[in-house]
Amino acid sequence: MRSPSTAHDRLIRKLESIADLSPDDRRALQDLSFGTKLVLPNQSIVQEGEDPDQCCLLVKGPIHRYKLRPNGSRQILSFHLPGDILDLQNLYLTRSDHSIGIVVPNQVAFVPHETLKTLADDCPGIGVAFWRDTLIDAAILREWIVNVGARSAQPRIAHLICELFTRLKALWLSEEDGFTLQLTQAEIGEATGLSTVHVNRTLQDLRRSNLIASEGRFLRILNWAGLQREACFDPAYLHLKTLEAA
Amino acid sequence: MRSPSTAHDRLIRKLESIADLSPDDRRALQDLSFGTKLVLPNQSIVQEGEDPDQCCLLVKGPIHRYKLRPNGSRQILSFHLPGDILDLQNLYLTRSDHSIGIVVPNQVAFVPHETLKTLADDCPGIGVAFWRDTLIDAAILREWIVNVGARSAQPRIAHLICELFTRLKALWLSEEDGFTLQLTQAEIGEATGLSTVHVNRTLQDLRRSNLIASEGRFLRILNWAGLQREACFDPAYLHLKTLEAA
DNA sequence: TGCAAAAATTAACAAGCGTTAATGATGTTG
DNA sequence: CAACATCATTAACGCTTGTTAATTTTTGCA
Repeated sequence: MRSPSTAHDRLIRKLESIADLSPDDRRALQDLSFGTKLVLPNQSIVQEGEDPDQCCLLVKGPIHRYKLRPNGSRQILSFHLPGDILDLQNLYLTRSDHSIGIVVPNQVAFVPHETLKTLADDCPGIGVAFWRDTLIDAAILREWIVNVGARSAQPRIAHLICELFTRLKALWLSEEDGFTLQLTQAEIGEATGLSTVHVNRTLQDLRRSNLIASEGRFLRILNWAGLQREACFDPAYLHLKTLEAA
Repeated sequence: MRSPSTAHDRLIRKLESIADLSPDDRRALQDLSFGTKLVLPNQSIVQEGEDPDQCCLLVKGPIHRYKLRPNGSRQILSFHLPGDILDLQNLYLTRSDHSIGIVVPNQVAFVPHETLKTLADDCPGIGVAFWRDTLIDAAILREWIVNVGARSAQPRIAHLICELFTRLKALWLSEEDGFTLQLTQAEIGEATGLSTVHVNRTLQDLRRSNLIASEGRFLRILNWAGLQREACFDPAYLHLKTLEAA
């Protein structure tokens, strides 16, 4: 499973992971013309794509959404992976209520709003895919609430790992038995609402249980069934097409 | 401030709280014809409105979305108030990943999907309002994540109160200095990820601090500025029109 | 009005997790 | 390759919150 190389491939792969595309839909997406731009850590995507008539499409590298609290702490709200459309919400909401964080060099593409709207109108399959994407975003947020609100440390971190692995796999961006986790333990803490120290303790527990293994940045999953059980992970909320048969 | 009496009024009030409606938009909404139905606690709205071609509109009484966990505990994900469209997501996602809870007798209306789509197409203001509603739903979920993930018990419960009061007020469904809280302490715990006992302790703290007072089901807000400060509540994420001036 | 059920409250105790701070490991840059 | 910064790890301690269970109060209903 090698990762797709072009921006178009990634967008198509993303949309196909959640909806059915007809050959016409795929062709229309392939014919879409846009320029890509490299964004470095600590740069702002919004500033880069300041043209308010353009949508921003994530091509390479994960980003996360977060809120900064008055006391200085951060809460990470979600992760976004290649193929995701980043600012659909800026289309209809004026003020942004959160920030976007970039940790590794990212590649983004900019597409005019009008182009996307025309695309959605002309290709019903694409329009449905956009709607599904938005609604799945919300479904992921709901599961995130369960994670930080109801699970104890070990299943909580296990669940985060399960979600990332499953989503990456659907995009063909993971290895068979693991993936490169682009997160420090401090960031895992900000995503799960746990302190850095406790994240460390908990990861060690997961390793001692032979559920996962760390090899540098690579996170190997030693016991996928066991990890899912520990996390109470049910991928249904991701509404992935590959899971619909199951 | 008395609550509006008809389903049409409530829907219009809801949409006007988040978007600008033209006189034509309002007329079109007034002319919308639909039947309403009473739903009692522990009944399922989805079963009631089993026609998959119809959308369900909440007319009276709050509902909440929740997930049931394998160990039997519940996590409440969000509250919905009169005027909200409940199953936009069933329009595009086949399987529901959560349940809807009804605690007090509700009144709901059913509108065919086609009608809503036509309405959105013919009246651009209404189409924008539907999109904004969906995106604001997600924004509320994000703030909910911050609440359960990052805030300690007292600000956490204070924040829930602030959100409900602000949203009810925007719909003209609150009193000037408080509102009827249709929640038991156990439910507040399920919404905030706290145990019932600790919810009780924390509510007493808030009362001792003279921020709120309980009078039966009525929750009186004694110090609105202080409560917001305690909760670190910034209503911007609700994207309410009434707040845009501020 | 009176009874039963649900909800709120209190107490005692346990434990999971946060905090602080120091040390070791890893990676990065000139 | 050395110096530095970032990140992972460990330890000690305490506090917030959970758990269990009993009691009181309120609510709802006959």
